[in-house]
Amino acid sequence: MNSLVSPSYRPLYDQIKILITQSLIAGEWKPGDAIPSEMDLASRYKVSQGTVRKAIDELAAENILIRRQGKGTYVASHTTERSSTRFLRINRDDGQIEYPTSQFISVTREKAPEISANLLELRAGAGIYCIKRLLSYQDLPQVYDEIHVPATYFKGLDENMVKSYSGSLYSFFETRFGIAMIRAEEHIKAVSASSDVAKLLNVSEGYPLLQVDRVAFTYGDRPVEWRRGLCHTDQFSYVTEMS
Amino acid sequence: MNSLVSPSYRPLYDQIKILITQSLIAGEWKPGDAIPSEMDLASRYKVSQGTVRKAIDELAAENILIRRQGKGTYVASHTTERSSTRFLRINRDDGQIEYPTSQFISVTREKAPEISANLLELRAGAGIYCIKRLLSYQDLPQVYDEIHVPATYFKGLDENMVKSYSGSLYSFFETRFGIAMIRAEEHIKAVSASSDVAKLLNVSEGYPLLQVDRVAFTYGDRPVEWRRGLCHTDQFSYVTEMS
DNA sequence: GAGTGGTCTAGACCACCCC
DNA sequence: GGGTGGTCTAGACCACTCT
Repeated sequence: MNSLVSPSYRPLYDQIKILITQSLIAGEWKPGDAIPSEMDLASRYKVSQGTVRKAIDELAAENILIRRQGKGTYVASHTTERSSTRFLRINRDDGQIEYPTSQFISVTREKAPEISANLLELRAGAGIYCIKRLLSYQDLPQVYDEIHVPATYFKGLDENMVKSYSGSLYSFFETRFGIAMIRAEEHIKAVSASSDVAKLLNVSEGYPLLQVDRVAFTYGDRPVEWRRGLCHTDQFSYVTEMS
Repeated sequence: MNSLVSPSYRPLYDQIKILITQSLIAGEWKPGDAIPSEMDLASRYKVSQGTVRKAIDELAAENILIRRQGKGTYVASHTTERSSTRFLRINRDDGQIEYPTSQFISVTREKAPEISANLLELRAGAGIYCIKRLLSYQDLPQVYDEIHVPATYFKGLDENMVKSYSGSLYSFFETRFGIAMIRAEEHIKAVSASSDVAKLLNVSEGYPLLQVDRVAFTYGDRPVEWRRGLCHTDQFSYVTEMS
């Protein structure tokens, strides 16, 4: 996480973490793959198994790797059932678990507006793709999303690609562009529905909505997605835990 | 966390975790105290230092214990500078860091309404204390909180006690009632300001506010506080991270 | 210098998965 | 049965804090 600070002393397992992360960045092991066994990595890096173990433990705690006893250690993927909901914090109040369906409104190429350019660390006016979509639960639209990704990392993205893919957006990014989201920061506000969004979500203009701004990061803490979600929260809540 | 499931096999370090937690529940070590050294605990529990270490590692990851190299391991406390802001997720948009001041409106004894009784696992109509307060940043009120705690655990709580204490509410609970908050779950919605709250927050009636419902837990995952916060989020955001 | 937590190693054995 | 991760141990040494 703090690869910028350079402590006077860096433990071995931390260096191993960096080496593993570099292999992930380089695509040596892709999401869903098994990485080599602890023993293999130990001899590769010329350290003891315990040291590799500690490095993997930390990466597993960050949800970058997934350990499965008796099988091996895998690169986390949004393609799996368990992970597909990892970043979805909107839940029904009645406790029922339900997956939303998405309906894409448009996919366009744009110049990055200031807000997303800054957060994605792009120069002003850099090319982005803008995805607009609606998430519905039981055919009732509840979330309107506007998603910005740098054009350079998502060359060739278009409406047909997105629409023909079944699965979560992050699983799509992973499969088609090799970009795995591993972490995100969200800033949440309450806002009034604009007339456009009110129509899409079937509420009256000015209705209070949850505005969820997200920046998502891939390996090496590189920001690669900005999005703004507007959520109708009458029967849904944004759920989070802290300790 | 999952003390309810009983796996066929329970590792030693997990049993040590439970023993340590029991000492925390029993008050053998209080928030701010140093617990015995790893070596001492190892001989007390008749296990190796490495096993105690793993147990403490996990409790430290849950922010229940705090390790300080060269000094010892301490029980986490909301009384310290670092921890006082642990559960405060509202931040200024301009990035400036500022601590809110609180103004108490009332402290009353009530019968628990259904919503908090259920979440605090109390019988309907059980006694609670209800604290109403306003959080201000630079003298501008931004959050209105209504806080419910079971009367049985907070015997004798009254307005004067609360008002005369300087420090965060959780540090007050810790110091005066020996109850340490270690974890919380929040459910967030966007709502319209009622006329009462609108006056307190100096916004117009119907203005969109962030409604943050929280249940906080003490050792052993016992729920001991329910609160509802209503936040004016024009210049503030609720910030969270996920991975 | 003494005491604490932090790292690293090596080896034994256990639980789990799959062939 | 063989391979994987998971636990537990014992010991050496390092980094940090305080006296």
